[in-house]
Amino acid sequence: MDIQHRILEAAARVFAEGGFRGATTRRIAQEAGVNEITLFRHFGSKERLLLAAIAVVDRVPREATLPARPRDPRAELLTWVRHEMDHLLDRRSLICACMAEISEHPELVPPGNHPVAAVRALRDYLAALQAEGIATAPFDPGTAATMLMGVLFGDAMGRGVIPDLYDNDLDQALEQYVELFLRGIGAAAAAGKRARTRATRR
Amino acid sequence: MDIQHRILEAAARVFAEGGFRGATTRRIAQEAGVNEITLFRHFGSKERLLLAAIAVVDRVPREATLPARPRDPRAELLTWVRHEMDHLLDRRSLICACMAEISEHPELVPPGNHPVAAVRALRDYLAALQAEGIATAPFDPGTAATMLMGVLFGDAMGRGVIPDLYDNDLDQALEQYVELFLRGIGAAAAAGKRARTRATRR
DNA sequence: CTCCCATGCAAGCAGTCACTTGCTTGCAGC
DNA sequence: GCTGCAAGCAAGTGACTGCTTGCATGGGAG
Repeated sequence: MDIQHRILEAAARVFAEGGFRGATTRRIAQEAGVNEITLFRHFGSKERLLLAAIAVVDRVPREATLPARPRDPRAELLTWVRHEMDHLLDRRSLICACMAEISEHPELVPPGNHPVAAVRALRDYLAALQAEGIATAPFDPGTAATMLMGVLFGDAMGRGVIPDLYDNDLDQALEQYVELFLRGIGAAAAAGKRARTRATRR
Repeated sequence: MDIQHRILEAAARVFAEGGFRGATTRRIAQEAGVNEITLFRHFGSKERLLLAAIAVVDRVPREATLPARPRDPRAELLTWVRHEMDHLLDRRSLICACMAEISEHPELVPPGNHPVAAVRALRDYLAALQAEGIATAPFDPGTAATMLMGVLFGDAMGRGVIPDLYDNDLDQALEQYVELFLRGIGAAAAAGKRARTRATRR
């Protein structure tokens, strides 16, 4: 395996755990199974190394995209939501570290990072739902997009950290999020109720 | 002003900016206008100091509470949402720091912290809405509560950091969140439409 | 006035930080 | 065999870390 790539991966991992200050060059080198000096020969400084590492992790192949012309909003949103949730969950600690570090090291956070792009894509999709008359309730696509994304974000950050608040199954929660959201934008009926909505009352 | 309180406030501020590692005893002392040694005389160690500081900031007088028996869901939820949003916004960096630090210093985060309590209160309120037949759509109160709280959380964390994603007015956004949420739980009609819902399409 | 207690100051402890220097090792291509 | 390059190793730089020691100072209580 490429030594440079191994270093970058280790750097991202260590940064996600400890932030900028916690990501010591010694730990990164140890994590990568590499001499500390090799880091500096490849990247010059700790800052440049972390910059490259985070950029690499953020640049991810996007798979599940929302279609330009909506057909089955419930199904399409659900698969998209599941995909975004996956992304958020396995980058949870990295995202936390970036958010905490953004005031002191704003250059570390990639400007057009993945979640931002996701909200934009969702906004366009919601606008299409509106334009095609599928979503009938009055709403602003941008606000609704940040809303749904916020739901996923909050769940991804909270679940696992505060388990007694999220005692439900993840996938069931996602289904309910989408269901409630569709009703909220007035697209529940048009979405084609392929499954009876099941609310798991405690 | 009490010197102890001044130290605690400074500690919380510095911790919010730089996390555990960034909150050096020298910086805290300087921020509090106090000799570094005074910190140790009062709190013994940096860890105990930060523990106390975060606990103090989290222990906040809660004002806007949700009524046990809902009357006007739209109005009640809106004032509650505004209050929680205020709380989240001016503790933004502290919350970020805590989330980033939770893996390495879990003892720093107060176990029954404010946002957690807020979700619980919201859940009870939503259950009451359901029990009284005001919210007619099928939904699980716990899931819906984490959903609405997640929306606020996401907005509070994102707005200001990614301004081009949140180009709308905060209060208008809150109104739309509540509106969409009420429709989602099937309580839009019963909520008494005191204001025409205005969707600001771009 | 005396005593006490909180605070400040100066200095220093051992440890860690990012980063550098000088030199050695291993390996690929010619 | 020679050259060149990537990587390792040992050692050290000055700066910063949490925390301690010894001593001075001030002001309120008795």
